[in-house]
Formats: sequence, structure tokens, C-alpha cells
Amino acid sequence: MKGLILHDQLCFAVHTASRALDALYRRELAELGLTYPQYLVMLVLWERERASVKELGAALRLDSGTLSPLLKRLEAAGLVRRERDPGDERSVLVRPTAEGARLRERAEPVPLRLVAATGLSREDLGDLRRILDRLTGSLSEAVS
Amino acid sequence: MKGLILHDQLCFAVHTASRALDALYRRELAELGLTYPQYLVMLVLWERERASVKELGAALRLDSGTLSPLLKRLEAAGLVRRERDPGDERSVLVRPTAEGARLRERAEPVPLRLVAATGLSREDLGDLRRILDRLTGSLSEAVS
DNA sequence: GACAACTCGATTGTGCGCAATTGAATTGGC
DNA sequence: GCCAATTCAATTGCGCACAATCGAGTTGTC
Repeated sequence: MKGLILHDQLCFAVHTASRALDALYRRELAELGLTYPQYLVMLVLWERERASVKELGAALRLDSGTLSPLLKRLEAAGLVRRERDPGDERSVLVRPTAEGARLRERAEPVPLRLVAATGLSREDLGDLRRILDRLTGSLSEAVS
Repeated sequence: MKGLILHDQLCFAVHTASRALDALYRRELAELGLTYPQYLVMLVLWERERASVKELGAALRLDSGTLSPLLKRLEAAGLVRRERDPGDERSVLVRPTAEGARLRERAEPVPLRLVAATGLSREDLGDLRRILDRLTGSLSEAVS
């Protein structure tokens, strides 16, 4: 009789926290015209200047079924350009446009506002990150 | 230059952990014919025997746009029955069918297998739950 | 009793997430 | 050089999540 109580389950706590985070990001990112996953893609591109779809998928742990339409929306919004890799025609390279690069400045303050909204201390945030990273590692192993 | 590095961001760790958990639940629940959100609904019904759509939404923090089609799929699978509340015709009551109730036994061992797969100690699991609950609380407050 | 405000659920539209399949391009073995 | 296996992106189909809207039903006020 122990296992099946909703609020005892860790999974529910993680799931709910994740959706609550998404909701707050959605609000913060709305004025930038980005959804949260689109913001994650832009984060990678701001770091690297260019990345293939496969590299984006590896960084974000997303597959092409999610990334392809998402990247098309970013391209339609004028934030990103997609082109075949001349060296390997199977590969598609994604780069930020000038407008996409400019967006970075406006995105800069977002994480600070989010951290403030968590209401957690620096120690708790560190603990959380550390435990979550181990959790994700163990789970990925368990799935495969 | 500090805020915008992907792997420094807590949100990404939460998001990724949540999806990794989902993936493992998906595997465990596949033989029961349930998705993870459907499993959450059944958890509530196994606890309460009946609940209105509004009560389910409050328990799981989901709105009717998510619950309505989900409940219809559960009804189509023969696990749940939906009927108007005779006392208040606006309300819809959801109950498990006999088959839905029987499913509980097969769902019982799932959480134990999941906890094992996390690879975390009892202490870490407790810390994680405690911090996540505070996080979700602060975030819900911040959104409203 | 009539009317306005509210509650509740369903519906619609958009986007994310994943499994499975397809097809083009590349690589490796022979 | 040829063929099989592999890699990579795109597509399709399904389900979840949420915002916005709608309509039926209920409640409160006068």
C-alpha cells in the first residue's frame, strides 16, 4: 500500500516543478517571441555560432522529430538560417541570423530573473543541480 | 556573459531529468497500456474512488484542455466511466471501472522499480523532494 | 422572478516530445 | 568499382500541455 500515493512520488514532484519552470519561462520569453525549447536552441547557437541538427539534438537531448519543425519556425521568424553542409550533404547546419544574434542581449537578464523567482538559496540550487544531474545520468543508463 | 550558458542553467537540468523520468515510466507503463499522465489520473482515482474533472485538475495541476481528451481515451480503454453529477449538472464525475480498479495491482510494483533506477540514496531522494516542493511553490507564486 | 456574474466542461489551435518510417548521402568490405 | 550497412534529416502519427473561447448550468442581487 505504500507505493501508490500520488504525492509520495518523486516523479510527480519533478514533473510539476518542470512545468512550473516552463510556465515562468514562457512568460519571460514571450516578449522575445521565443518558446522555451526555442530559447534552448538559441542558447546553443549563441555559444557556438553554428551547429548541425545532430549536434543540437545531442546538446538538448532532442531528436529530429522535435527539432525539424522547431527550427523551421525559428527560420520563419528570421532568427536562424539552415543550409546543407557542403562537406557532407546529409548534414544541415544551423546559424543565427544577425537578428538572432541581436536577440541575445535581450535574453541576457532572463536567467537572473528566474533564479530570483525560485526563492532558493545558492546552496539549495547547487544541491538541486548536483542531485538532478546524477538522477538524469542514472535514468539514461537505466533506459538503455 | 555568465547567464547564458546552457549547462549552467537549472531549468535545463530539471527539464532533462523530467524527460528522463518520463521515458522510464513510459517503458514501465507500456505493458499496462497507460501513458504517464494517464497513470497519474489513475493514481488519484485509486486513492479516491471518484473525482470530478475539476478535482483531478487541482490534484495534477492540469486544465480541462488536457484532461478532457485524456479522460476520453481512458474511457475508450474501458478503465474509467464519466457521468454528470446529478447534484450539479455542470460537474462531471470520473470513476474507475472494475477493470480500472484491477489494474492497480499490476501498477503497484512500478514505483519501486523506478526508485531503484534513480540510483539515489534515501537521503538524496528526500532532499530532492523537499527542494523541488519549495521550488514549485515559489514558482507558482511568481507566476500569479 | 429576472438578470448579471460566475463556474464548469468541452473545444480549438499551436507547439513540444517521441516512436517509427522514409529517403538521400556516405562509408566500409570485398 | 559495387553493394550492404550506416548516418542523417525529414516526415508522419499520436499524445500531452496550455491559452483562448464557448455554451450550459448555477448562484447572487435586486
